[in-house]
Amino acid sequence: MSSQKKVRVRFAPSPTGGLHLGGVRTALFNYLFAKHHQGDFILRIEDTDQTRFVPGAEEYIQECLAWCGLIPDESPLKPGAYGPYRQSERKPSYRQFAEQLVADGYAYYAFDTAEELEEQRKLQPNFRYSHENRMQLRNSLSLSKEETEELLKAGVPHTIRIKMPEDQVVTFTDMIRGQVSFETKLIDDKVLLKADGMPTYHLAVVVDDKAMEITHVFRGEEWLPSAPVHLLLWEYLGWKADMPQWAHLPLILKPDGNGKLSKRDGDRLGFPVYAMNWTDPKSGELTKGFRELGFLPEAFVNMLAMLGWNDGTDQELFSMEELIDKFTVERISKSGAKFDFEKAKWFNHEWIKKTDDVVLLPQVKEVLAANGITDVEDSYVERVLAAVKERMTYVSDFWNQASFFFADPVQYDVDAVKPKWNDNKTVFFENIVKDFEAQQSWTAEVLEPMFKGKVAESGMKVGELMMPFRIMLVGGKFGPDVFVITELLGKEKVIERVNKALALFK
RNA sequence: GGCCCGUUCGUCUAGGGGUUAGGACGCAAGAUUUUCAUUCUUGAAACAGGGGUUCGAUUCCCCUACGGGCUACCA
Repeated sequence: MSSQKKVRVRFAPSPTGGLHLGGVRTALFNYLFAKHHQGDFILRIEDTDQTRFVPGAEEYIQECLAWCGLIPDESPLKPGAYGPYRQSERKPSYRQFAEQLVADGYAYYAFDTAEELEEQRKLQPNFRYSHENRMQLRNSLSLSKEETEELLKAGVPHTIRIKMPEDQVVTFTDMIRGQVSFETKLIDDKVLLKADGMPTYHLAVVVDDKAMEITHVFRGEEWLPSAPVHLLLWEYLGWKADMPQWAHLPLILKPDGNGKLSKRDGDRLGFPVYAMNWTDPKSGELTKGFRELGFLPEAFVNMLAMLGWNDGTDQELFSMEELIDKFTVERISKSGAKFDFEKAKWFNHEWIKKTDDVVLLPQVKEVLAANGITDVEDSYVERVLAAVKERMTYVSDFWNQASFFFADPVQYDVDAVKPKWNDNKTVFFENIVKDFEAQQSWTAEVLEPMFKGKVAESGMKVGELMMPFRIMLVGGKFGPDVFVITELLGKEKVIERVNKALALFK
């Protein structure tokens, strides 16, 4: 046990656009596992396919991770001893290993052009480049040694493909699924090195995971079918002893119907799929994110963690520290989970209630600023927040729940008051203004009995006057307790609003 | 089509050879709040089907069905 390696785990996103729920969750599970074992969490950028690389996406990914609190120990921004952390910058080493595989008889040069293969696929719908037909295709196995060298020397574009064995069974233990087996005869000869010299994912993961001394790999279930290729590569490269342990995470599915959750589903069903807003630099198209909608990162992370993991108890609210503390692979579920936006909203609501007003303050002030309110005291905002926070689902709800604390109502629900209005009410409110003016202490505890006492004196019922009073202060039938509002607004504002509204009602 | 993975309330899930199959979201009803929301209480709601194994399967095994993933010089 003393020879046990330090846990090193990586998240390897491809910078081809925004970071969706599945991506963040993969990062999260990697992070939780690493931190649970006091190991390293590494961010490696998987830009193997330069044609799909989107400018800005890498920076975006790092910002998303930072927002979620998933801080990498090593990354392009924070290099460690195993860099570089961008696949494109590691290009030279891939060819070397691919060539080594050819020399050792585990791979071969393939000179077939993309067009030729396209043609084959048209001819045979189930065409696979495999042991069944590789001798009929143009590669270093079917061609003579001399022919091959000739082509190579002439600089003819070529790929390097793995030579899958004809009759082997590859078996490995997935940390989540247990033993999984594949027959190599059913797997095609995957391209390892592309004609442009860049590796495919298959070669790149293996080479980089080895170079970066990765001990455990958490990735989406969509990678399970290619796991045997990776396993064979670890073996063929002579690194079998260093191979990481595998864990294939269940997928996050569409809430309706079936299939993997995609960016389109968010647009269609009206919820974000990305962690943060993402604007495609080519099309200028904006895809909304959870952050901008008003989600707390703690809620977002908590929600994602519960999609496919639980600690075996009824607890559902976890902080990052608790997640790290309690996370175990054994408790990751095997089946895919449909994403439920209603539950996501509930998590956010709970986290808003849970979070200290002081912590929420900066975000709340941002919401106010976005609505043109900048000149307010922190202490006042805090007191208002305390009054309305349990009514908020998103941080941005602060405005529609509390705008009347910062700006006079622009509209009054006159219809709710006018039909039942009479002179007695006018007199009551004219008098209450005077009483307010004379009022010394201004707290809800004092104001409520005072107001109700006056109502009793007038001979009317409390119910007749509460609603008009509320509408005078906030403009409509909503908001927290009337006397809490009265207290927070302050004497002057209350008198001003009552007078103003009275003119409208009588 | 082939291969691989999966299947407990509508959804996320707990459980596990004998249970009133538990919780949460959502839904419904009631209470509180002289508004709305919150909160509280209650309720409806599930072991895909068929074969085994067993005294006894929802739980273990097999088959089927269904769902999903992969089957690119994408990741």
